[in-house]
Amino acid sequence: MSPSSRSASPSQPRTLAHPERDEISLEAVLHALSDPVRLQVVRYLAGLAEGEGAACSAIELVVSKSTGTHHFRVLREAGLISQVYRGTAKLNALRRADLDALFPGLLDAVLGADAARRERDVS
Amino acid sequence: MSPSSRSASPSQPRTLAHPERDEISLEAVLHALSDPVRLQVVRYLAGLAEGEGAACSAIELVVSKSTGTHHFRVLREAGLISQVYRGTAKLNALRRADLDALFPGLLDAVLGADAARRERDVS
DNA sequence: ATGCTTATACGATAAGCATCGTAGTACGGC
DNA sequence: GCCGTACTACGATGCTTATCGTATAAGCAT
Repeated sequence: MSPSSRSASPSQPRTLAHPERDEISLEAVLHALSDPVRLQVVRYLAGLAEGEGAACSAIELVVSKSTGTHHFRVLREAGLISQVYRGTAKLNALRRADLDALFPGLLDAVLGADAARRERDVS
Repeated sequence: MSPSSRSASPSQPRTLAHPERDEISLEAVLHALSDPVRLQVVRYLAGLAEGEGAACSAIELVVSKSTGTHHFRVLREAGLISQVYRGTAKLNALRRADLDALFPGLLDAVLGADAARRERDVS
């Protein structure tokens, strides 16, 4: 089969499938967040300015390149991040608006709890 | 087999291991919540009065008995619920105080999002 | 074109997990 | 004592996932 999901349109060179807002399920989101590597990615992206994105390589992960790609894909398919090709790089951004609309307070709670734990561990 | 395999501590007949508050990890909690059956249990227990518990059999799950036991165990070991033997039954209760202290807003966000989705699905 | 950077696809592997049935233990009542 | 209720432990099974290395494609610069 052709690379990814390029069904009929030949002019769309490299677009990736994202779930619509109402296709995002709570279970999938929680599962996506339950992995330390993916949590690290989300935490990083949450620290960026609104609408800004970061390349995959901008985040230093403790896993191999291909494993990193796998985790980015899980995050995208769960609806947590959006991925857009831009040149050779791929810009990842948190879908904060969608997540806040669907699960109000969830993202902040996860990020807040995580930040608090980090401070505790340092002390 | 030997009827009494309780040789060491005679005073505490049937107690189950629970993680301390500071042993509860965010990843484990999120993972425990990412299963629909376990989410159903948490939702049920959240509807009970503070400090009240429910027997395993009080919650009708769509899985077999032994699978249900497995899920209760996952929830307990992740620190989400407490389990105390009382007669032949086992009382399950949500560890709301611990969870709210560790991850403020998380539980409410999960339960609220879930309730909202349910209402949406009905309409 | 050649090469470099970035990220993906593919195939493989090992571990984890949800599920079940069956057998068994603990407790309370008869 | 004996039986029923409530839950558990064990072993099995099939699916999912996290991990990797290697090969490959797409874009940019020279």
